[in-house]
Amino acid sequence: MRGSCVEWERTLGGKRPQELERAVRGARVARVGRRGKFIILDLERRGREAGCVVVHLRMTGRLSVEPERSEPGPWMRVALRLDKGEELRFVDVRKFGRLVPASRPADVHGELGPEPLEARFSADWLYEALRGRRRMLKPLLLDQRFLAGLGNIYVDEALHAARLHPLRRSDGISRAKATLLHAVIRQTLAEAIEREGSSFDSFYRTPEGRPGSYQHQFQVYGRTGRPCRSCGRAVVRIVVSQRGTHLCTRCQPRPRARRVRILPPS
DNA sequence: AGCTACTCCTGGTAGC
DNA sequence: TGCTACCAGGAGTAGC
Repeated sequence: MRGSCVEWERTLGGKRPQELERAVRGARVARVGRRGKFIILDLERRGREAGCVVVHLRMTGRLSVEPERSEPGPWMRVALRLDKGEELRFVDVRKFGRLVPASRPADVHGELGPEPLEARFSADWLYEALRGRRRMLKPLLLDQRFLAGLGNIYVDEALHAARLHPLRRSDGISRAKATLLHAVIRQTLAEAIEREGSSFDSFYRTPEGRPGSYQHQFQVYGRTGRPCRSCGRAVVRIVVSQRGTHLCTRCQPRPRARRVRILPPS
């Protein structure tokens, strides 16, 4: 790479433009990988490892390779100048995305849970991991340290498919339910990938600019007030740990309220 | 340990 | 029509 151009410094997640410049100038991208929601560009110089650039698109971020001379548009935050007059552009309307130079990916993303589509994520692992925590299912499944890669949409869809209420506590889940949840998480993600993601507004696009089509498969997400596709009852929206959460109260019955002993006045 | 509240941002939209 | 106020989202942080 020939260098970098930073239009919005906070995209660098605390690093300075000079650090990005030093990281990429004269380096080549040896491979492009992914861990959870992070995209990882491994860099090398003269055949030797030379750190990485870690990208998180958050909601509205996009990466694309464009001719350097083309119009970057108002939302370009960072560009990495490639050979042959091209550049890798990070475009992000809402400025939540990150593009960070680092020695190792973990310096940016920290500890992450298993990949849902890899073998380490097994039904047995999920059952034991759920039992080992005492958290509500929704925030637990959104926690990237627990499981890497699920976001708000796919947690709501997976919990509906597993007929589990988002407020259910993780340590009360039966082995059968954990096995079902494991299967539907994989199925939900695999199908969403197959359909190139969910595009419910103009921001979400593939790198080629096409919208995904998984939004047409939504069972509950964004369907507040509309009938559940399984049973017909109106989908409900609640807020759980600051996240909009969609569910069917018939298909996903509320957790049994724990019995509270009322103490007599002393 | 695990919860809530707050922050970062801006385009879209609901309500007037 | 044009204005304002609020909402959506992932993840980091602070406080309890």
